[in-house]
Amino acid sequence: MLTERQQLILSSIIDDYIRSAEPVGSRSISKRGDVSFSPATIRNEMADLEELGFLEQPHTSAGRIPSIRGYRYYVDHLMKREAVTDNELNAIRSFFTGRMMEMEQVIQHAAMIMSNMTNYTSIVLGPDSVNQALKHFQLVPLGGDKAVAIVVTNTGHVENRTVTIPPDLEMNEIEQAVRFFNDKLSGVPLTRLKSRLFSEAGEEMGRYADQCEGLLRLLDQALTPEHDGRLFLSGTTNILTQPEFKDVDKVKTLFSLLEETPALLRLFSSLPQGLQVRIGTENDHEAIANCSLITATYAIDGQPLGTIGILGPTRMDYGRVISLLGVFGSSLQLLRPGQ
Amino acid sequence: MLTERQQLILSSIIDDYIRSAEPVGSRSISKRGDVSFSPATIRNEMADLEELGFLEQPHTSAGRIPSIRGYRYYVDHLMKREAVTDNELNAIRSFFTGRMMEMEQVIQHAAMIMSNMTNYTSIVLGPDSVNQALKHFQLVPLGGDKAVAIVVTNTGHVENRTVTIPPDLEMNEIEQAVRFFNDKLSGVPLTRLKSRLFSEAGEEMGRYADQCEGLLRLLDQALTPEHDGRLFLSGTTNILTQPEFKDVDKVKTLFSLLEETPALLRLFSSLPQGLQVRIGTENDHEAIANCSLITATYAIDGQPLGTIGILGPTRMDYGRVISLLGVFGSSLQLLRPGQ
DNA sequence: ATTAGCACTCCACTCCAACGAGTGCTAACA
DNA sequence: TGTTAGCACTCGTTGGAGTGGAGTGCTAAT
Repeated sequence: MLTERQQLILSSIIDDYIRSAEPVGSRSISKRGDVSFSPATIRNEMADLEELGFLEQPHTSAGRIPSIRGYRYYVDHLMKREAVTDNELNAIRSFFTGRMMEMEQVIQHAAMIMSNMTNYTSIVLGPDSVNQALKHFQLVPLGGDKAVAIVVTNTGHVENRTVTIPPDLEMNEIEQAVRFFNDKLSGVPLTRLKSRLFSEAGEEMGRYADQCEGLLRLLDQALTPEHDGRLFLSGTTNILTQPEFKDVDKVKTLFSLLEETPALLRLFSSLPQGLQVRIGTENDHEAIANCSLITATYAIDGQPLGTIGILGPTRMDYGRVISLLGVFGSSLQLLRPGQ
Repeated sequence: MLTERQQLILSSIIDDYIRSAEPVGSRSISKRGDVSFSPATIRNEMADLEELGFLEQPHTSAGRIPSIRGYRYYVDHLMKREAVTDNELNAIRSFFTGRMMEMEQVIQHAAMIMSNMTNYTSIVLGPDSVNQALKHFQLVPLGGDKAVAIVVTNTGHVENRTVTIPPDLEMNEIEQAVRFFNDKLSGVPLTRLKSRLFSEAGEEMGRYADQCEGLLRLLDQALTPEHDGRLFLSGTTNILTQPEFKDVDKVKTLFSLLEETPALLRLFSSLPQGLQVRIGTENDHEAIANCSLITATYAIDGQPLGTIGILGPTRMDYGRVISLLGVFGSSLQLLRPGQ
């Protein structure tokens, strides 16, 4: 579709623009070592590329900047993955060779490394409950009618919440139920837990039907996931160094989005496995219409666990970020909690 | 020290400045209903107030703005606490009359309400471990040499972390130790836990000295607090609406601070009980030299538990924020988890 | 097909004058 | 003696004119 020369010129323009954040003119391209044509020739090609929708002109007599479509073509066909230096590689790996850490901490660290290395904002989505199974369940009475319900998963993740104990329940009934619960439901995926609970309970405890109701309500309450503490942000201030955010209003709309957990979760939902690049308006959220989001899912022991995303301006260094995310994904696989 | 008239004028200037964020001139003060002097007279007083250090002039021929000292005097002597409307009161209270929530959520909600109502940024510090006691301790094996250690406190707070089990320990030894641990140390304040552990253990288990070592190391590991997930921010974007932050660089230094948990914790450490107003450079951190931080400690059942802080520009609405924090503190006392 | 040359466009920057808000001072006044 | 009117002065802000420069599109020459 594009001639070799057009590809070369497009790629040069985008590379330049990523570095400088300023419209790229024909002269500066021609001065590069890898393009040996005169500015005039390049101008002709640039006009063609603009007609094809790969470039844009902020105004007559300015240079060209890439359009969304231009970035897309660049990412799909032209971009060179930037080599990751040994230093960076070691920095990433060192976090995983150290002592075992709590899952949430690993994730938080992951977010931090990535934002530091890229100078963009990183957003990490923790383990999805879909892929976790029950390891252990427990109720710790607090006194009064309150208790803490604790759910430990096979990945070492711990969920806890405070529940109210129905007044008509005896302590030993509860203990018995918890024991039963652990016996029968250990190893069941979290998502199936509730339905399995009701079916098993109906079978086994049918005879005490009326007493069970309060108990079931209690367990139901304990298993309803309360919060999604699965989202970690890091390096949000990095984005402020980008020239496209020298205007406070733009910062505000972006940060409002970052503060709104549900909106972020929606952004991350329905992402495919593996690496995904969403450029500008390809993200269906107005606030990041001039941002790009690069996401990668990560896995432990082949089980998909979460998603890590790097958010930067559309003019972000795709090659570098994609390479780093690649290393990162493979490093996380080294980690095997609970084994 | 200040004459009645000087107080009236100072207070008018500060009120005006808080509203407008612009230097206040003599004419605009004189036009207010409550000051019945001519601009000239007011100018004289303003000159005096400037000499005394309560006002500043950005440049000749601009109006006056309050100095740190001026704000301090205002807060200590002049400010009127703004009445909290019934609507606001209800909004605050409604959060506590609802169903019992997990502690962390209550705190997060608290932060959100306060930032919404004030349009400033709120920072909430969760329960301090100093004032919590052990309710229940448990180890849940994950398979391999890993286990999750769970500590439940009397306030319903749950701490958990992944630990490595020393290879020379038998399962039943551990179970026994945990039982012993719960028997002897339940009710002991978290801060004393470690020393009590070692003294009790030395006494009781002296005879198995060598086996105990691995076990003690395990418990020690489990009790070392790993993360401080006690800090919640809300409404960080609110500060962007303030005209003093129209410059991105200022936003950046402030947000860098907000992103750095340890620095924030330092800011909050060594705060006295009750309400505290820190104006501008009274906070010993450069990044908030032109911000004010109003903090209040809150308590449950008379036990001091945490701190809530409102961060805004020095030109913040002290009267309103202080009133709201007052209501807030007393509302939280209604809450009684674990009773 | 490529390139040199040239006229043209448009932004960014600087300079400057006009403006206005506010001050300090002085003299008049109650 | 305290208060106020008047006035000259200061200084930041605003808007318009002028200028330089980067970059383009077109044309004609190679």
